[in-house]
Amino acid sequence: MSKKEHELGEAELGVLRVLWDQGPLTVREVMEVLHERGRKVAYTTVLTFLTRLEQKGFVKADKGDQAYVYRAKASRASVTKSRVRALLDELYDGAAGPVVLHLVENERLTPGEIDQLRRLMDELDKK
Amino acid sequence: MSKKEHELGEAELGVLRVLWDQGPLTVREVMEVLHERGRKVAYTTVLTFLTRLEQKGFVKADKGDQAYVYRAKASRASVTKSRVRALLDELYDGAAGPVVLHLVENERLTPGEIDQLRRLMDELDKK
DNA sequence: GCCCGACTACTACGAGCGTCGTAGCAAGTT
DNA sequence: AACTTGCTACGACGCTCGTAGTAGTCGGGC
Repeated sequence: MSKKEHELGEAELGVLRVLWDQGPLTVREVMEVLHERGRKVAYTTVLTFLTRLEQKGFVKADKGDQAYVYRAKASRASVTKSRVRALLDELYDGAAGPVVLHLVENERLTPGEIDQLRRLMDELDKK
Repeated sequence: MSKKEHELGEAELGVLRVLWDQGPLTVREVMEVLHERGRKVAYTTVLTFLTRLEQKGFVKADKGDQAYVYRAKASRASVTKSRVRALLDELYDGAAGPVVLHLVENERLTPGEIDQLRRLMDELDKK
């Protein structure tokens, strides 16, 4: 009955992000990046995450020279999409308006982003 | 040592929403609303959620005539705020731009919302 | 041929969450 | 007083997540 669709834990996401940012890496390399980012996890923990991410279909592992090389399969955009959708459903039955307004009102946007936003809205008007 | 700030599970949120929408209710009433919404949970499950929500400080319980009456303490806006923030941090290190753009691009906004958005952006320009 | 240093596979464990069952209590019905 | 009907308190269970240890394997160096 109800369920899950959690799909991706927070720490798992952190690992996936490393692959998005730095491209295909080995377990050890991913661990090093995480350490640089202040996340001190054990080698085997990273391995576990990557393994789980592979089972869930978010990354792909290819046999490299010595170790497996992991590469992101799901894009940041697709994950964003499902995460945002989940949030809208959870809080507003799917309506996007309130969240957009909240964002523009409470979170800083750069002038460039504001520009882009305006352009997007002009396009929306055309339809 | 990681953290949590999860604070609120998905089903718990579903219960909190009932209180936001329908005002103060008893356990039984909350359960009935949930049933109407297609969520078939047992009475004791609802009780558990309400109890946990109270411990976490999201609702308040007052002794009513026969049963306790639960009332939301945290507002929808405040929960939205922390949820949105968590999402931004998880995916974009806190940057709001990408998500706003994604929303406007991929999720339908009503004309009224677009209008409001434009007005908001004009205000932003003033600063 | 044997040991060392990586790498992977398997197992584990505690906390949080979704879900209930059961037991105990208070008050109204016969 | 015994039953019935709600209500609340507690405990429990299976699952996911975050985190990691251990054991087993493979390619080099001596």
